[in-house]
Amino acid sequence: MTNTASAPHSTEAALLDGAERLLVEIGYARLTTRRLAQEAGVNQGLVHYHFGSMENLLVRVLERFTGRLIERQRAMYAADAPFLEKWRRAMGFLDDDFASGYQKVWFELQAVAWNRPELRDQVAGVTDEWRVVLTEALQQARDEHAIDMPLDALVALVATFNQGMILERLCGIATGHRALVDWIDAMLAQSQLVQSR
Amino acid sequence: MTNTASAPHSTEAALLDGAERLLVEIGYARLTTRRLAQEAGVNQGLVHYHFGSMENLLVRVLERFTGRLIERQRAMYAADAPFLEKWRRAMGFLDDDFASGYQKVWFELQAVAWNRPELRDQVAGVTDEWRVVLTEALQQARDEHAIDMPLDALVALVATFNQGMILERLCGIATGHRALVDWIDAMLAQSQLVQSR
DNA sequence: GTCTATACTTCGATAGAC
DNA sequence: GTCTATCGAAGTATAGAC
Repeated sequence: MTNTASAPHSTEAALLDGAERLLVEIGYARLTTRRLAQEAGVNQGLVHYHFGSMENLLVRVLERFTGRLIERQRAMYAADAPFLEKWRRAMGFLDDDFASGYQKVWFELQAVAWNRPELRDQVAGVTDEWRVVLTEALQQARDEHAIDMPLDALVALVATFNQGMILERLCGIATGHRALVDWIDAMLAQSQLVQSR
Repeated sequence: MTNTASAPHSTEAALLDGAERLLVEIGYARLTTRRLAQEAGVNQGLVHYHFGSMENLLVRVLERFTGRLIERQRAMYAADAPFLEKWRRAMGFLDDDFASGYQKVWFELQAVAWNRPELRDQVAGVTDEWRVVLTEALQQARDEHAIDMPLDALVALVATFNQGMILERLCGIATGHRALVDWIDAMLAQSQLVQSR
């Protein structure tokens, strides 16, 4: 806060970035102050100077990350385009970008939250925010494709099977994923024709 | 192996049981040999005597647990009954038994596996076995309820949304879960009537 | 804000008596 | 197979010079 001269985000950001990389590489269980300092290229003592404790650092990582997460999801579904188009973009992304570790960070943070009540609430909050975004998108889909299903159930279905697919992929499983996505895609494309306009 | 006189499962089982309880209570990251020994009511040195290392102990926990997991899933879907009946039993179970921590153990073990290639393969193997069980059950469902969807896609959908629901519940989220399950249940019940016989 | 040095704790793992 | 005692490594966190 009294940060005057230094670069835009210098040390704190370097540590948060390093933490995310380490979450991807080794998981939260082996994330230590020493290793983090080395990864970020800063001194070990600075971790405590800036964050007080590892516990607190993880909270900050979660806060920063979830901000981006919502931002990204919102951007992905915000465009004024047919739902089918958004869907295809979102699913294409799921294949390519996966290696970036984006999802790994999120799941590691969730795993941390399973055992920390304070963090659980935050994760729950983010999931709710995501549901809001998803609800909007799926409302559109329901209209455009005449999907016969209560909106809340549809949202729950998409939210959960999406998470489930990511989870499986973290252990290298993708059995049937393509078949599923393709089937949904075909169904959407067809129902759009039927609906016509 | 040279276990001659001692009780049926004595120390090793006590440690494996204790490990599962601790996975539920505190998560794998804080599972230490000392704490485990205390939880199991045995001496700290015995952990290494019986398992060599914590790493190895986790492997054993995974092996024993996944054996039970498959057993349980198989039993749940094995009965010669209408799919709708199995479905309702399986979903009723999902509500009640959740507190037992059964799912928490499984997810903690998966989180461990995310960062250990050896364990990843084992988890992937178990997931595949589960898919076999699920495929059989859903083949029946497809017939009885005239579900218009490729079997592999259907299996992937059920497998992933199931996992996704559990994942969300680990952070206390259950938004839309009931609506989803109820909708599927109603759809199954209705399609059975339509199909009649 | 950053560095070095260090205090203190806890970890995994082993040795050796029983 | 079980216990006590302990080693060495690694962890968090702090104190104090710069």
